[in-house]
Amino acid sequence: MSQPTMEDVARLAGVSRALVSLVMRDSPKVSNHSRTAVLDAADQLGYRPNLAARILASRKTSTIGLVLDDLHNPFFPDIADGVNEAAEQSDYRLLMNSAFLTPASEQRAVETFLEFRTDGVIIVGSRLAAGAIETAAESVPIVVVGRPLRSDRVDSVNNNETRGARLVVDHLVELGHGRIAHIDGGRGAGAAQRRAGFVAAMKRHGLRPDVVSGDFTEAGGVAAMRELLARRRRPTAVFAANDLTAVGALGCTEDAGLSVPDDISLVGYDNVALAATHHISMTTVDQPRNEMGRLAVATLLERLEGSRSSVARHVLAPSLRIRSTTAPPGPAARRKRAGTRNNPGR
Amino acid sequence: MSQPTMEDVARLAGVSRALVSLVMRDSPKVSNHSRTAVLDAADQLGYRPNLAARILASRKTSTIGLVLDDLHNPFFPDIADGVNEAAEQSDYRLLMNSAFLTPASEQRAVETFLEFRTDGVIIVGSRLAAGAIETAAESVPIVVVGRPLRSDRVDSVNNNETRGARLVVDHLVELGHGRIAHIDGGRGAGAAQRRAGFVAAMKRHGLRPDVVSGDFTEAGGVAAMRELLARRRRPTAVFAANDLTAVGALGCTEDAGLSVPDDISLVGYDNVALAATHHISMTTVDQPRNEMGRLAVATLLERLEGSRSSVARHVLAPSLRIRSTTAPPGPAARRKRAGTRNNPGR
DNA sequence: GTGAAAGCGCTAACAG
DNA sequence: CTGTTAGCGCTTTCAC
Repeated sequence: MSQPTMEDVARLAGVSRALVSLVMRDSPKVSNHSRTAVLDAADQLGYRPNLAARILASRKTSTIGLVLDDLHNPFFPDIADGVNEAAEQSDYRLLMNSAFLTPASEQRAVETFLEFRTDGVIIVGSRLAAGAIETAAESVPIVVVGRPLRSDRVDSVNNNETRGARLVVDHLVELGHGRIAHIDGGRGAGAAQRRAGFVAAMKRHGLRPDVVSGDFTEAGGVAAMRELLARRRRPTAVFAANDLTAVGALGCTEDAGLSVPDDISLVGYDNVALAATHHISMTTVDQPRNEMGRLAVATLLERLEGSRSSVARHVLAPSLRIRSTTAPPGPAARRKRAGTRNNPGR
Repeated sequence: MSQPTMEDVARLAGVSRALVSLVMRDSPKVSNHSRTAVLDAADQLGYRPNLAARILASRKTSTIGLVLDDLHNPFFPDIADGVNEAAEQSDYRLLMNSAFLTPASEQRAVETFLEFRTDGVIIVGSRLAAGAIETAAESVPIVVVGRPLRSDRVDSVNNNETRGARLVVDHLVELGHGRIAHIDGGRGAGAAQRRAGFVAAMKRHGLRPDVVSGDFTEAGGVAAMRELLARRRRPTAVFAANDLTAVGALGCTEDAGLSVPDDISLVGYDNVALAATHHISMTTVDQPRNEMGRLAVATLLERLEGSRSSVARHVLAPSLRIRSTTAPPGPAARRKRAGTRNNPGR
């Protein structure tokens, strides 16, 4: 498995090593003749440039590192798609890592990229302390996505959490709900802001904000919902911190023999594909994930090209998607709706 | 952003560069005194070893590259979890890449790892031609997961596709189904084997195998199901090549005003978390994904440590999970079941 | 234990 | 266009 080097290629092609280097970086100042000679030789040998050597000599990696909090949450792959598209267009190599939902694992992932000296790092849904991010940002440009950060040195791309939460509460209140609970995202990225947005919106309506803890996972949604259903006075509507949590809550509710939205209305956040399926048809808040991914790359590139040195804090507008998990509360509504809905069965 | 080097650390600590190197690799032959001196200096400078230089000099990366076909299919994150756990335990760094469902993108991902000279590469759900994989395997040990490969040089970890497909067909036939269609996985990994298994099992029962094409995605499931529903004689049961496809088919069926399993039975493959939710409750075939991930790493390590030079072809046993999307065919069954099921609504 | 010296495979000026 | 010459930052003998 010992690999051929430039030297080998040069010898076989009968040229100098420097020429091979030029060809590998497709420099324009190489004659067609020598180019094909070199390429042929490389091909014959199965030569592949050694990235480590290349990076070491050129002091740049042309690589951006992407850290995703949780691969099981479709939100992250959606962002990754956007990042990938943009990176590809700008000739940057992409390397990914999952944070597997823990700060320790996330720190390790970031550390790996720092050691690699990737040109930039994009962290999606970071659970790291702001200080840790800022420290890392001292050695490499970092863009944080989906985690509001009030740093004046680290760029970020977010949706307006406050606005999103308010859209949800307003919708629910408009339907006539008063007892609304929020299953939050715990220590997850953006959870604090979403929670604060919920609390503020509730107060605006003169309602008592009711928050139970979750963790942005389906299992967390199940547990939190179980808690809510066990109460003497159940909420009539529940706003889950993300779609995954909402799906968990949905299953739990139905397991308990209750129906959504007839007995309880349910709202998620993110608008992942799952929420849009006929079967789930979840009312939720949309974040423009693909765009956020692309924007993260663009923001990073501005830093890399030095075209901007001030902080960029992009805040995109979320939008409410009303589907079938929200309805007016109370038995009256249930009766009224009974005739008009087609029931999937199962 | 210019980073400190070993030289800087050595100077600050008042020792030689070699000593710093030893400390960074926690060699036992360093006095406690100099060790702390070096560590302090490194800390103070924010020093981080340069991986490229390290790799270049040591000729090993202690890194394994993981290529996943499609992040949107929970099957892949599930495998990644297993890989991550095992890699962590063996002190290997993990770097991931998505193939974004296309061979070209997958090839690029693999190429990146080859250039990095990662110690090994695990490809999950490969869409590459067997030849391409074998070629790559000449420069680095590769383990292919979820893609049966009859190479005698590349290790692989799979579930028994033939067996899995047969479990499905047998179950359906036992329920009384005769017109069973298979929405296949197109050119996706393992699709051919799953399809062949379906065809063989159908023939064993003296039934006519009916195959329409899909692509392992939800959208593909919708399209294929639409085609099936448009026929004069609809199948009474559908076996989708994976859960994602099945979920698409499910939504499409219900959009058409039909009910699962009363009008059509549906079976998936993979047993991803989504299939197990109360709401979907899909009959499917389980693959031990976490175990497959761990096994892939173990298989790779055997190669890296030279404890095995022959090919390893692990084939794990799939198992059927009967849930709520399968039932006997026909209106009689429907009537009989009507009274006994609780209907989730929505 | 510690230091000196020789590369790892490549890029990047710089002459020719 | 082509060849020469220095390193990039680290590991790795090998003496001391």
